[in-house]
Amino acid sequence: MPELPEVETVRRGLEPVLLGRRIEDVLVRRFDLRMRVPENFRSHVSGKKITRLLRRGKYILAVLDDGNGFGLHLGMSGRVKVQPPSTDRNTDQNYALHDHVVFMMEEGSKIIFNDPRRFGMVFPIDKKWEEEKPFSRMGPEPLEKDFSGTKFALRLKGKTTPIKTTLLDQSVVAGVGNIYVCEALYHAGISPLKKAKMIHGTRAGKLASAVRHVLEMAIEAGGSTLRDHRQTDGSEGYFQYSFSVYDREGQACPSCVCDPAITGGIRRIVQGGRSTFYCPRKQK
DNA sequence: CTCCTGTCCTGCCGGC
DNA sequence: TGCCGGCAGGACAGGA
Repeated sequence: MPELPEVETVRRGLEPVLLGRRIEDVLVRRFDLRMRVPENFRSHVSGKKITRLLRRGKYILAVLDDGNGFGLHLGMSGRVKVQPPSTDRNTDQNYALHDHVVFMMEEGSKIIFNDPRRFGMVFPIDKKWEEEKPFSRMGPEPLEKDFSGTKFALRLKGKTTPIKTTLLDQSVVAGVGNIYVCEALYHAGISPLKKAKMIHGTRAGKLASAVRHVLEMAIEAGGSTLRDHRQTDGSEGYFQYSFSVYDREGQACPSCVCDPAITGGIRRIVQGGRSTFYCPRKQK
């Protein structure tokens, strides 16, 4: 579920409870997440203070006062819950099903990573994290000032794959997933079936701003809650009420003058095994 | 190298 | 009501 806006929403919710705070201890209740939590994770973070809390693509990163840190990925169904200080002991009955990793903060609050499908990850990073594994290959941050149409077009150059699947590639742009790629293509008026290399010049600029705009609006709304996404206080995001095309098969798109009973409205197709929603009349 | 398919795991929803 | 298939926001490995 969680794409850039959901991850950013969670990161912002964690700032007040994590930033500048010390981690007293970590309880790993399940090690077998998407990537196995290493046995030494506890000693890697315990007793350290969090000096920076960042987001890169769909990852949340905490930098610790020794220069190392840890990363968090929510996978498809991950949530992060913030539990205020309490006298509860760390017994199983005080945890919910799928509460896999618990960060116990010095002042008593608990940060709980919960993930039913276990597609998420909690992993250690070191000082050179930017040069390593997923981050070294990751594309530009779409919300950075320098994310321009020209730089974007350069990444699309030569790609024969449809623009929809290309945008899901994290080495092209970081953080965009299945919902927001559909929404951004709609706002840019570009068909998801168009070959990526055909998007250049003005259209690349339009697509870059559409991606940025959709993500910014979604962050403002606290993300989209379809099933699992929650803000750290447990409340839902509400950008799903602003979807133009995603999950709206058969309905009219917002500015359409057509009658969906005749035209069929928003269409759902499958690309790369995943649903794509678009308006064939507004996206060419 | 690029591109495509299958797979990891659980929960939920719709159809029969 | 209950069971079963299909589908879900992601990302990687492996093969063509």
